[in-house]
Amino acid sequence: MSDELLRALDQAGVRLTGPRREIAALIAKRDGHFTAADLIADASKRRLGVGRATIFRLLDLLAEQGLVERVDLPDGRHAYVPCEPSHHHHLVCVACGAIAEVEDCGIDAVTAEASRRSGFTIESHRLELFGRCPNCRSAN
Amino acid sequence: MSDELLRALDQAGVRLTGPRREIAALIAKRDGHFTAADLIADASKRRLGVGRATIFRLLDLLAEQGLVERVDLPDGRHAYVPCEPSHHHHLVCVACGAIAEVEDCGIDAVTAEASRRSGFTIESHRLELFGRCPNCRSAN
DNA sequence: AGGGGTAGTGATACTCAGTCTCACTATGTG
DNA sequence: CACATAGTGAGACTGAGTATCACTACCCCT
Repeated sequence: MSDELLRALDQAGVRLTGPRREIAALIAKRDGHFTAADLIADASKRRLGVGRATIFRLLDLLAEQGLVERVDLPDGRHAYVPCEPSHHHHLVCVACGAIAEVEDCGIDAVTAEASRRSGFTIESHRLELFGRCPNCRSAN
Repeated sequence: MSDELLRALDQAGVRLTGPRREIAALIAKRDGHFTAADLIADASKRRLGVGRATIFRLLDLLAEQGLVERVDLPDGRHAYVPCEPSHHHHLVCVACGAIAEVEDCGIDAVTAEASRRSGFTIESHRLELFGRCPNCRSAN
């Protein structure tokens, strides 16, 4: 499960070090979104000797490769989501934190319309959807 | 120009204090997005004796009333945008920081489609568009 | 108009995420 | 296997935002 991350890192031409393997394993073990603080807590709980800085550095690296994406939660906190490197958007379950990815589904029409109305040239966008996953919906 | 903000605060049932008037004036004077730090700098530059905490408190209050909205810039920083309380989205010029608002323009179809595919119930969403405003586009 | 309950305030200390620095370590290439 | 150098951990630092608390001034009530 963490193999994917490691393979991608290898291809990106960076070294496959011990700490990186361990952090990748921690990420793979989580499902849904997580914060940098979560990983730091995990790491210290297991007495892996990895430093805070290393975790932030790896997250940056993964984000650069598109293997992980930063999401801004509605409360303003920053979280990360492991994901495919293709363009897509995230659905975040506000109850349990589960994540689903949706491929581009008609957003281009929206950006084109916005561009037409405003005169802006649109270079990028960010769409985040918040709601309840099927489990949490039925549980409630 | 800051009258609007003040009127809305009055209606929200909070006191119209001196510091609030001054901060509202600072916000009205800015165009485009600004950060809390910008306001703090403005305030100290003019020797208004308003404290940092008061500025954050007012921004929270305005955000609650929908008079100002938090935007997450692509670089992860937080900014605020003065805006109408109705639902809409923002276009942010990455060159000069100008802001345009666009009313809902077909995004509902996108969320409906995402919901159908994922099984999530969608409660809210956030769409931010980044690009270049007409001025910056032609200047470049 | 004036008094008083209370929302609001400024100063300051604090927390917490994220960055920077630097001496040290370990990777993988040659 | 040696070595250049990417990567690392510790800890200092920064900057955004929050908490606390004694004090102030708004505005409601009469």
